[in-house]
Amino acid sequence: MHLYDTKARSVVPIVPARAGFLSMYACGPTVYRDAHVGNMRTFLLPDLIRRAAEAEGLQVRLVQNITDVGHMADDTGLGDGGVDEGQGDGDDKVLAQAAREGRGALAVARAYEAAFHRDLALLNIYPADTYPRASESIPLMIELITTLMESGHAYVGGDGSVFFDAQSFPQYGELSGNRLDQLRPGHRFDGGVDESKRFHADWALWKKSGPTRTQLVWETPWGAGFPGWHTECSAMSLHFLGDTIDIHTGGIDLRFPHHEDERAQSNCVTGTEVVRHWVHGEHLLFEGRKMSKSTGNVVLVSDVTYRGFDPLALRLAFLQNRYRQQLNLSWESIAAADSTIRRWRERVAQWATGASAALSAQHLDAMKAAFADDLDTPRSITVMRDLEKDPSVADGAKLETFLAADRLLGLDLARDIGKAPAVVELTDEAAELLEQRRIARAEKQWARGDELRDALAALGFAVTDTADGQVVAAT
RNA sequence: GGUGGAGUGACCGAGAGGCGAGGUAGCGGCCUGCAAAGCCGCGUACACGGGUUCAAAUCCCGUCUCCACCUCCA
Repeated sequence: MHLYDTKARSVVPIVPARAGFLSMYACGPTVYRDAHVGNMRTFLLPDLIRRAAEAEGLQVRLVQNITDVGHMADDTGLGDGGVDEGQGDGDDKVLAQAAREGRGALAVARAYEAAFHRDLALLNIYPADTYPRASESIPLMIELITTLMESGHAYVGGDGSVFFDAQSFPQYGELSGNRLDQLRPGHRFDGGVDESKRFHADWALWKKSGPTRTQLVWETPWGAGFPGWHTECSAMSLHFLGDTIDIHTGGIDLRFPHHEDERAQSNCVTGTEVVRHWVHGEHLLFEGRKMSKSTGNVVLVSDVTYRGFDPLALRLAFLQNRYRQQLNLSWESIAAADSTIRRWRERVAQWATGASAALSAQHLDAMKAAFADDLDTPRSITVMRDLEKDPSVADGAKLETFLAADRLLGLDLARDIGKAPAVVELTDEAAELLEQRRIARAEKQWARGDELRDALAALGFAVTDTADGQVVAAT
């Protein structure tokens, strides 16, 4: 398998450190709201890598964190609850949402975490092996920070928070291409370099909390406080996967500063290059624009199902684009994917009724090769479309090939096999209209039949005519 | 100012010197009483200006535009 390695800036072969095993850490959600379809695209990335790796016989161990504390809406280190400010609790995303919802922070976090797992399941994304929560990994973080303090990579700043000394890690910037001397100090807030830091690019490993913060606070050797966002990923990834991690995934926006900082922390703690390959997924646009609350185009998985689309249509729409290219999603492209996936399931079910045959190794090999080639999923879809139409391949062979390919694609293509036509619960009124229509059609009273079809449609029943008579579906 | 990416037909998108990807929508046809579904067919596209070449969407030079990151973001 080959993947695009962000630090190497090229497609590189993926050779696990331990033969036969692939260890992977995926940056997970901050559980303060429902995940939108853009998040889902990012969460699909480790799933695709896992499937490609398993197709090559590797055993995969995936850890994905749940951020339920420490992810600040304002991560500058300003206004985050310095001891004398008496405010700042609202800056933590989870706490801010808890305040809006009027309930406890952990209750909010657990609710959105559960929603996250539901959304993953809807997209056929395999669960990770472990989902460590930041709030339950505080001792790991304290240990990590202690080590960094002892080795001189961290210091207590003017406000009592603990900062990482960016300049103590000479390789800082290799991942993102941002060099320390090119970073704009106080970029977001005019002149807003936090004076409690020694250097503007230093970041908080641990933040001292103010007196008003009553939730998500822990005692430490440096006083009461809460972890910085980057701290958790280093602590949890090192704890659960060890000093060598084959692949670390995340959205492209995390490349800097989150992953740059995480790399600095982890490498300074271990003295080695912990993550062997960083893999980042591009963002998607929705109808040409970045998804954002202000644009009003944030789309959730539930919005997709609400419109009657199969959530796996979303997965197919993602697969039709390369993971590291911006994808312009639209209702039209979701609809297109939805019709393809439905047709494929119908075909698969139909092929399953015929004579069996060995799968087409040629097509399956092409599929696997596409996945192994830096997750060239668009090409893999093309292979499937070609196979679908290839008159030289027997239906039974198409069936077997589609089923085998679906282990990579995850589109639930076997869903309709052997499925009886959906039984629709007719109301008495609808049953009566249907019977009248049957009689009208038998008597070739077409106008009357069309009227009845319209009447049934108004009741929510779609009637189509087949050689075997009327077929009803609920709409 | 630094960094990374992209411009292909109505829309989404592969491809990467000659041989019109594919899908969706649309249109025409077959089928159907009419629809629906399905099938067959149609659409001559590669940001712009130069250049190289027998041949450029693809290579070279230049220009323009868009998107993302540079301490909120998946």
